Amino acid sequence: MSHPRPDLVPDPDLSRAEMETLQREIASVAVFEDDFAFDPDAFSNPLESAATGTEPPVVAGVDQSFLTNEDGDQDRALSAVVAMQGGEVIERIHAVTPLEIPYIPGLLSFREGGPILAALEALSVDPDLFLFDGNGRIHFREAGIATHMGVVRDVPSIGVAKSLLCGTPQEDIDELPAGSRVPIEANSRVDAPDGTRIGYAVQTRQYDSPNRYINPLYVSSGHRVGPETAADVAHDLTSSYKLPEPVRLADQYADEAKKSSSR
DNA sequence: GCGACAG
DNA sequence: ATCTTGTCGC
Repeated sequence: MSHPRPDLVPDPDLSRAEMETLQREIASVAVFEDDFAFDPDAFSNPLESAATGTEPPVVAGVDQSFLTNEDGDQDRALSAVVAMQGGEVIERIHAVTPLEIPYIPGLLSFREGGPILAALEALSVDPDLFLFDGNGRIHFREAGIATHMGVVRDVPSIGVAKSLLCGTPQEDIDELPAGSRVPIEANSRVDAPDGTRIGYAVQTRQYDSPNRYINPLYVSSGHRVGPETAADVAHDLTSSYKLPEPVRLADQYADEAKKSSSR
């Protein structure tokens, strides 16, 4: 695996203005519509493709955790990748790299992109699709971490965020039933014409009857995956938890790897 | 100046 | 992201 666009790799040493300029370039290169060869419906029926003798597509979830030094300061980022095929985990890998910059809303990929790309280099299989923790097109400059990573590797990617960064839900997103979705449109804070559909609030899970509610996920196109397909896939990859399995397992693995690496 | 702000 | 037990509700 390599970087088709090494010139777009997130460089933490860039000035804030340069980072934003790079993001606009990434957004112009990104493809926010379906452009892949695998069958996206294979995720809802992991066994079906096996029955037809077809190789199920490989999906990888990516998530990060952070390590602290002796003084208690976060000085390293750990990126974990969990690759799955036909509903089974086929590979797990992680990488640790020093942290260069603090978290700044809108510039997440410049903080976590390094460890992610390092981990992807260490992966032996090459996934047909990536799911990242964070946004894709739901971003001020339409270039969230899922879009940035997807474009640098030129691989289909989807952003899965747990809270809304920007954009406007087209309907009330409280108390949504499981399986439902609400379009997220660009607002004045997004570098896209107002009303542009930049993603979906996806309710993958919901409590049965209580007076408590689970918040939806915010799913958006990273690269080469349209918003509808992104929402479909995020939903299809979900089983018993709110997060799609690849991301949930990467989240869990990132935590385990952090604990075992500090011992 | 005010408000908003993924992980 | 991270610090963290108990606790509310099915």
